[in-house]
Amino acid sequence: MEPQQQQQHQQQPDEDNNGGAKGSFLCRQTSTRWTPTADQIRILKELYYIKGVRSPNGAEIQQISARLRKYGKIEGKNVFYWFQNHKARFSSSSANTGAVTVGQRDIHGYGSVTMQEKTFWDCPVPAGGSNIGAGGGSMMSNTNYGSGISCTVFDQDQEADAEIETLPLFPMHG
Amino acid sequence: MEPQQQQQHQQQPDEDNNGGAKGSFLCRQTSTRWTPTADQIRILKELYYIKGVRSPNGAEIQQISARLRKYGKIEGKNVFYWFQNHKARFSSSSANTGAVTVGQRDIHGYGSVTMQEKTFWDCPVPAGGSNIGAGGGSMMSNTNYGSGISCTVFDQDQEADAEIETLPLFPMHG
DNA sequence: ACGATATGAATGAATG
DNA sequence: CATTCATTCATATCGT
Repeated sequence: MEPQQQQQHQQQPDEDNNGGAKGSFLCRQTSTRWTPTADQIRILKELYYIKGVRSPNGAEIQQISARLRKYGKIEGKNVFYWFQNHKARFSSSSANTGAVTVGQRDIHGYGSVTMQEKTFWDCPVPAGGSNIGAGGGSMMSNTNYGSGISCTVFDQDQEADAEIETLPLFPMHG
Repeated sequence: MEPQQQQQHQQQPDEDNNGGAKGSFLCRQTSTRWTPTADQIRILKELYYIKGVRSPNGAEIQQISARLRKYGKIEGKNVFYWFQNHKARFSSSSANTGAVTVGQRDIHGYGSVTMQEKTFWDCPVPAGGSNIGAGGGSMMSNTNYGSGISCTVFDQDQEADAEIETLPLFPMHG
C-alpha cells in the first residue's frame, strides 16, 4: 500500500546493495531482505497502476527486474513478491466506485483521493501520507472516471535513464 | 515490570487523544498512531489469551473492532496489527525483564537454506501452480494505457514538504 | 529533556 | 491467490 506515512525512507538510488543505511546505522546488510529504492518503488507502482501489471510472468519479471536493477540491486523474486503483496495487500478492488473522499473538498482541485481497500480488515489506512495527494491511488484498472487530474504518460520504449517521472499533479499544500 | 505490560494508562474515548488526525491532514498529519485504551487492550488480551484468537479473519476483525470501538476509536487494521504484533512478539515466553533485542539484529543465521526448485526467473520462488506464461503473453507491450489515462499519484517517499512540482525528475545530471 | 523501552505500523518473504 | 511469518521503522510513553 502506499500510505507511506512514515515508512522507512528508502535511501537514494544508491545503485548498490541494500547497504545504504536506512537513515541510521546499519552495518550488516546480510541481504536480509530487499530494500527497494524510491525509484524502484516508483516504477513498480507505475507498472502496477498505470500499466495494470498484476502478475507478471517469468519473462516479464525478468524484464522488470532488469530495468529496476539500474536503480539498485534487485532480483526476480523481489519483483514477484512485490506484485503479489501489492495485489494482496491493497487490491484495488476492481470496482472501486466508492472513492473515499479523503479530505473535505478538493480545495486544490485534487478531486477525490481513493485509498486502497486493503484486504479483509477493511478500514482505510491512514489517508494522506507524508504528502497531501499521496496516499496511493489504487484504481485505474478499468474504472476510469476521467478525473480532472491530468496525467502524463511516461515513455516506455525509452532506454534506461528516463524511466519516467512521477508527475506531481498535486500542488502540495499550496 | 512486565515487558509486555507496559500499558500506558489510556483514558476513555474522550478527547485528548489524537484529535482528528485523519479528519484534517495538513502537511504533517503526524499520523498519530492508534493508542489503544486500557479497555481495548484488556479485551484484546482476553481474545488472545483466553479465547485463543491469534489471527482473526476479516469478519472477526470487524466484530472485534466494532466492539472495541465503544471504548475508543479503532479500526480494523489496528486489530489486525495488534494480533500480528502480539503474536509475533509475545508468542511464547511471557515475563522477562527487558532483554529486548534493541538495536540488535542479525542474531540468526541461515545456514543452509532449503533451496526450492528454481523457477523461471532466477530465484527460489513458488514454482508451478500458476498459469503464468501460458498463452498469456500479456506483456506490457500490448497493454494499452495511453488512452487518456486518469492517473493517480504515486506517493513519494520523500519529505516533499516544500514545493516541488517544478522539479523535473529527469536524470539530467547535466 | 533525553534515552530506553514498548509497541503500532509497514512491508518483504514465505507458506498453504 | 489468501494467509501468515519475519523484520524493521516510527513513535508514544515512561524512567531517569
